[in-house]
Amino acid sequence: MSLWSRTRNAVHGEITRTAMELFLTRGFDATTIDEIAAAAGISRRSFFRYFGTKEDVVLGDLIARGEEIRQALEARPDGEEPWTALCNALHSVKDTAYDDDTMLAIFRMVHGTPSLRARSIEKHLQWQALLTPEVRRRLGADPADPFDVRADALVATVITCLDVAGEAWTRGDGAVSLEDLFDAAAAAVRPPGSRAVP
Amino acid sequence: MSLWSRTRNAVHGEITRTAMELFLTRGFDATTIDEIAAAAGISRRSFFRYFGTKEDVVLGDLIARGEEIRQALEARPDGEEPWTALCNALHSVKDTAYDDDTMLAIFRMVHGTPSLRARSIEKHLQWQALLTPEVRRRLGADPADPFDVRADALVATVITCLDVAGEAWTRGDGAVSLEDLFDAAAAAVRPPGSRAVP
DNA sequence: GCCTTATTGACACTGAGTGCCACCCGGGCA
DNA sequence: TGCCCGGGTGGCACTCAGTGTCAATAAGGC
Repeated sequence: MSLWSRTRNAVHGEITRTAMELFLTRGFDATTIDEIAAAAGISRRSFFRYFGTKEDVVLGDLIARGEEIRQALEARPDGEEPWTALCNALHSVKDTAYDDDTMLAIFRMVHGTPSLRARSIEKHLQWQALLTPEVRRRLGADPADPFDVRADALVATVITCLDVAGEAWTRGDGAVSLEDLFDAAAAAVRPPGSRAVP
Repeated sequence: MSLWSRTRNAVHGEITRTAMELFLTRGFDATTIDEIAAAAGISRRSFFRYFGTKEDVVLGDLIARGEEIRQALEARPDGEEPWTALCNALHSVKDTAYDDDTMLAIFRMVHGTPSLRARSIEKHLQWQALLTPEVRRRLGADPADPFDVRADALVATVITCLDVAGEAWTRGDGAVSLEDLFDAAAAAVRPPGSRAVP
């Protein structure tokens, strides 16, 4: 890793820390980019050289997380059913950057701020695009057939279950683990013992 | 209906027509609110008295559509399985305001414009909040239990299937009907013959 | 020490959205 | 007829996100 990218990462991290602290105390909408820039000791213009939007400070690493999930999915054995493989892939990825309480606060902020919520869902749509090809392959579907929606439906549903679990997690103050809630959501959609389309 | 609400509806419709024509020819982002206001013969300020955001011109009636779906769901027989009832409720609601070609263009615009896409998903989240209570009732779930995610998962998944179908519909230029694509997506998630959790 | 290159900060600008206030128009009232 | 009153309207100014431009500057190679 070059000096250039090291300093860039350092600045990136510094902005993230500073901004997240402001967000969690004052609220997301009540924090302007000028305030973040001032607190981080950079210019407003430089902020936008590190983050495309204000939302990206909070949701920036969701893209990277999507890539991790893709790799986890491809690592699942070929014999596994697509649905099971997807669930397992999602299980294998955890967020380690924050402790549980901070995580809860962030989730609440994301769910309570429309612009953040929307961006978060956009990122999830990007996950779908990332995961669908592998599921198509496992289903033996024609990669180019626009009318074979099976893979898209499976991927979108699994991610939706994760969303539902996340919302229930915040509603319940984190008393039940995100993993358990996800499993419950997945089980409700596709009852265990149900069989795939031949 | 009073004179007041009639004139208000007329202005509302006039703005919608004018704006949609601009959107579909120039593109959504390339059309400013000043241009819409000028073309509709009102002031920029008045535009915001009829629509909260630019996106609402395109997606405004999605809230009403959600209410229709809720009523359709409540009209389904009590004995019907929640999943089936949801699918049937969604089937019973159609958009009649535009012809198929215009509908396709609008879909494409929504899917191709990030801000529109995000808002559209937000509206779908509102649908979820609208439909979940009835599904909870049908499942015999405690309305206040934050950890019973079954209803949320079912509702969110059905709407996700509609989203997937919509995207496939635009990708395939509308060659296969939205209804059929929705059925295919729903079938992929919950294979026919699968049984609900007891 | 000089030249090249990339990062930065400053400034200006667009465009969405909001608050404020004066204006106008129609209805009610004396 | 003249006055008042209330709601819709337009105009203005403002905030804030996001983008383009350009000069200054600092770092690295020669």
